[in-house]
Amino acid sequence: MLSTEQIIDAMSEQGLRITDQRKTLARLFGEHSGYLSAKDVYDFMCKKYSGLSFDTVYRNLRVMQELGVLEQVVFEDGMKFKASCSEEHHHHHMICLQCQKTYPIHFCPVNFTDAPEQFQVVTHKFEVFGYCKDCQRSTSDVDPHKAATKADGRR
Amino acid sequence: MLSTEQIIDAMSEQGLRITDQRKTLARLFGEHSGYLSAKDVYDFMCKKYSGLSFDTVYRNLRVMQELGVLEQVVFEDGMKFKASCSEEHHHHHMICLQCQKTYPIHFCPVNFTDAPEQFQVVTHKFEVFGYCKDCQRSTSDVDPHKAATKADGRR
DNA sequence: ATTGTTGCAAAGTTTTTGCAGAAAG
DNA sequence: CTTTCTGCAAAAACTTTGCAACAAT
Repeated sequence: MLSTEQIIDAMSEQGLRITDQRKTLARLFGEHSGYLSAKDVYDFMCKKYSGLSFDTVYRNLRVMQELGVLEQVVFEDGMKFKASCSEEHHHHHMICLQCQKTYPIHFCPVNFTDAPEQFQVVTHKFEVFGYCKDCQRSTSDVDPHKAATKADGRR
Repeated sequence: MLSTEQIIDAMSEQGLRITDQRKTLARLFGEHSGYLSAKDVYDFMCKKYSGLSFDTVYRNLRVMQELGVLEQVVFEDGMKFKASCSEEHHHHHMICLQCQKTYPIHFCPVNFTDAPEQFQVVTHKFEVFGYCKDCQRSTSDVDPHKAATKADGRR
């Protein structure tokens, strides 16, 4: 995963201005390996910058995503961000439902999958969700869709 | 995939009233195997029901999803719906980027994946995107993220 | 008749845009 | 000093809710 310095350097190289706010953003993502929603980021940043506006957070997240230092992933409960993986080879992720940290999976299922009826494969998504060793739960507590399905909690 | 009749029967059994609008919805999903956004559904329904309101479409989609006749999936460009699969055993999907139709994959990668560091697996997602035999494209036309990434088309 | 469904209006979310002042390089 | 960034305000896009009229059973 990209470090704080790598994030700042990449932004700087692209001609982006390194504001204090962006340094803090870089540090947040450089030191926190889990996924964060725009709101998570906003809440965190607000502690340091009282007059912070939501739209600046959005703009910076988008800029950083377009620049490639952040990865943007859509989950059932919304868009989330984390620092880009620095691993250069193709891999997938195990994602902790509790802390949102990711662990690499180097096995890729796409070649094991026999495409039916001349299906022309373009891309694929493979993600495993669960609890990492720091967030273990007893089986009885586990709701398979707790963090994965938006519709839950309603009804 | 559930047929129009199966959808209507399931709704009827649950005590839902079978209105003309819901019959049309059932037919739409029973006959169309691809994913549809709420807006797609609304646009389709508007052709037949001029005074249709968006919220009724939303309500019906949610009711049908909660009832289990529709599957709701979050894509990068938003929530989409299709009739539930009638296959009872676990499977994944190949999804056409053009017509959004799905084809079953019976191979499941989750057991091939060695969970690192005592990761307690709860659920997983595996989807293959590409073009089905009816929507073949020459390789040069293919943009791997065209339909899979919201951020594209911007910049 | 009873109970669920619809359209309307309105509000809640999340994300985006224009603009003028402020700050980085 | 030039160009980019920020906060503000406002809007756009998407989704949900309350309510009274209406329709299915």
